[in-house]
Amino acid sequence: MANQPTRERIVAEADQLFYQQGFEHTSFAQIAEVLGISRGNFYYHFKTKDEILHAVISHRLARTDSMLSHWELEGETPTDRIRSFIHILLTNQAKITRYGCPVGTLCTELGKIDHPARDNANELFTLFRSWLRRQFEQLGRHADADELAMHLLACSQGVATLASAFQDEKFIHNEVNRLEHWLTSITTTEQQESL
Amino acid sequence: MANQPTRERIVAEADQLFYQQGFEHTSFAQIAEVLGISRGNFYYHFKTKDEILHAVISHRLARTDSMLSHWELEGETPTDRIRSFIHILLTNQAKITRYGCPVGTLCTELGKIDHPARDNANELFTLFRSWLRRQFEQLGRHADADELAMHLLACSQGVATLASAFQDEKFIHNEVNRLEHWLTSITTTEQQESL
DNA sequence: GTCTATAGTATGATAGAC
DNA sequence: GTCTATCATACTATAGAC
Repeated sequence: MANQPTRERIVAEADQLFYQQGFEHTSFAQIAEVLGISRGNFYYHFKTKDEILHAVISHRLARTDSMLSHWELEGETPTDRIRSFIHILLTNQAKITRYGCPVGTLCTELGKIDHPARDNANELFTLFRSWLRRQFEQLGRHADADELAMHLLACSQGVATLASAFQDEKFIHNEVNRLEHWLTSITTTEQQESL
Repeated sequence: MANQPTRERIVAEADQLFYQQGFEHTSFAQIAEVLGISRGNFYYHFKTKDEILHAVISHRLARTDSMLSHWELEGETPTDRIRSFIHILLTNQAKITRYGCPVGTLCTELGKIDHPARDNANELFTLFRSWLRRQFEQLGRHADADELAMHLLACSQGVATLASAFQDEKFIHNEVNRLEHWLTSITTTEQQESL
């Protein structure tokens, strides 16, 4: 990262700190200190704090987009692909236990302070939502694909929130098992409506 | 509220503002302005901002405790009582859609800034968790009562987070229906394990 | 108990030298 | 592109008059 252009180093570091500490709690001074640059230099690359936030969100949107494309290529069936989504809870369990979900916590914070970038951040949710909806449609659940997508999103959000509050990684595993079982029951024709 | 002692008016107003805007984003000046008292007067009642936070959390703990006791008295069966919990999503749907869950958003914020009152706030979650666990035990689910309690807590958290992000009250209704159906499937002996 | 006045610090942001 | 000032503002918190 040391060889990257300063602008990208700022975005990368801000991305991390906004996740770990929240947007408002993270100051220019702190980002500058971590990167070893002066506060003044900062304003050459970004004129306001909101500009950095915007860059961070764009960065996350691009990363999420490519991750979803990757899952799309890798998973053979819609069920496999939805399972990829469920498994980020396991892949990122350590970070989630410490800091919660990067999408959910950012959207919640920006919503509370009524920040202009709120809608921008919500696009992250929409990206997952649309992708999941498409997978459920491919499973033949045309009528309730969006509802299923929202349900799965909500479950993973709740898991992240509680895992973080109780610092409990085992809870994540329990809930992932539940979700996988639920996914199987969705695929199977009988008892389709069991939650 | 105008006739209440100043200290209690401060706690009540801080409670609201911490919920609507977050703890860090809410300043003494703002609370004082809303109440029509001076900033100086403030420090007669509370020496630090953290003291107010502590008072607010205590206030919420007491209120939650009495709400749970009320549900305990009112609900005839454990299923009825668990349904009372699920229905706060409907009772508070307007506020939840605007500001999310008061418990979840506070715990998330305090966790991110590593605030000393974090554990204190988490007690709010524990209150619900223990109460729900007891209800599931009374349903005969001794082996997995705590797991069921955590699952239900997580679901409601996720619903609050997404309802707030997407400003979608209808989504709350969908998820409440799901949860009620799930609760019924828990009570019924067959298909107990369907999520 | 309530007020005014003020200290001290941190923040976001700017100006200008190099 | 990066730096060293510096500004203006907002905040938590204190001191002391009434």
